[in-house]
Amino acid sequence: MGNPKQKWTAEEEEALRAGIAKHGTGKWKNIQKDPEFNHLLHSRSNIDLKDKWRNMSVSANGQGPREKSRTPKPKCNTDSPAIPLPVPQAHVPSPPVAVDSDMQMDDGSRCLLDGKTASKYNAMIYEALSTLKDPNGSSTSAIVCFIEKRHEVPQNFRRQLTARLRRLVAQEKLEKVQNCYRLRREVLSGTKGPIPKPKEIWPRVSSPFNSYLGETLEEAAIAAAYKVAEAENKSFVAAEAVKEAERVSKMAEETEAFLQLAKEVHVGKW
DNA sequence: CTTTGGGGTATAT
DNA sequence: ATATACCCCAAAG
Repeated sequence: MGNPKQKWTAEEEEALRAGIAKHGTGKWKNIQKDPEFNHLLHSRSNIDLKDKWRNMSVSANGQGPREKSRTPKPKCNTDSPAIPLPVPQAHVPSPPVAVDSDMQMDDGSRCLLDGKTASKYNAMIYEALSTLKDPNGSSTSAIVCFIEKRHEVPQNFRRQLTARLRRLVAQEKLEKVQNCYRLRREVLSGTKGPIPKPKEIWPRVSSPFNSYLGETLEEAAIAAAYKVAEAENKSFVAAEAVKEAERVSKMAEETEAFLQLAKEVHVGKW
């Protein structure tokens, strides 16, 4: 009934993010009241902000639309962990703290995803897209499918993936057409060729693990190479200080992804 | 009262 | 179907 449902506009999302960056996550009321954003968020309540944040960034915690613990849907149960639970490595080691003492990451990126996890997912996305070179891009389902075949993936992965995809698209790293995503090629060549250090980045991988890695390894390398190129590219931009730390964060994220990839390549598989 | 974390549902694609 | 907006509830501050 009186809810035609109005999608959040980019302006609003931006305001929300800016607000979060400014006040921190959770200060919804504060953000909403901030004269700086009030003109855009006047129609939204703190709850709306919270929900919106949950829906957008969060897409990291629910299976389908959102975890439906309800309706257990017994269906024979019998948990036969042929495909064990996700539990992708334990990030955030049990020992509290240790690293990342600065809790200042409310930049609208993770918060719910550890940088590690996010990076990993990004890496997977790149891997998938690099491998399924779909001229027209791959659909979310295809990507999920692909990734599920190689990595153990949490049930809620789809959600996280779409969130990542969105961000990547927003950053213009991916192109989205309809429901498909494809890598965005940046013709960085041409014109001046400062070429940011194309030195060897890989410690030469000579592991016997190439058994099943083979292509994957190459693809991963390619994806990682992109990552590096983009990261360096980004650092130039960052050097000019576009304005946000978001870029920097992103860069860090990508760099991490690259490092992670390198690690995987090097060790084969943890 | 605000924050926070969920559940539930409606609606848009 | 899936993603997203929005509502509602209850606990903890």
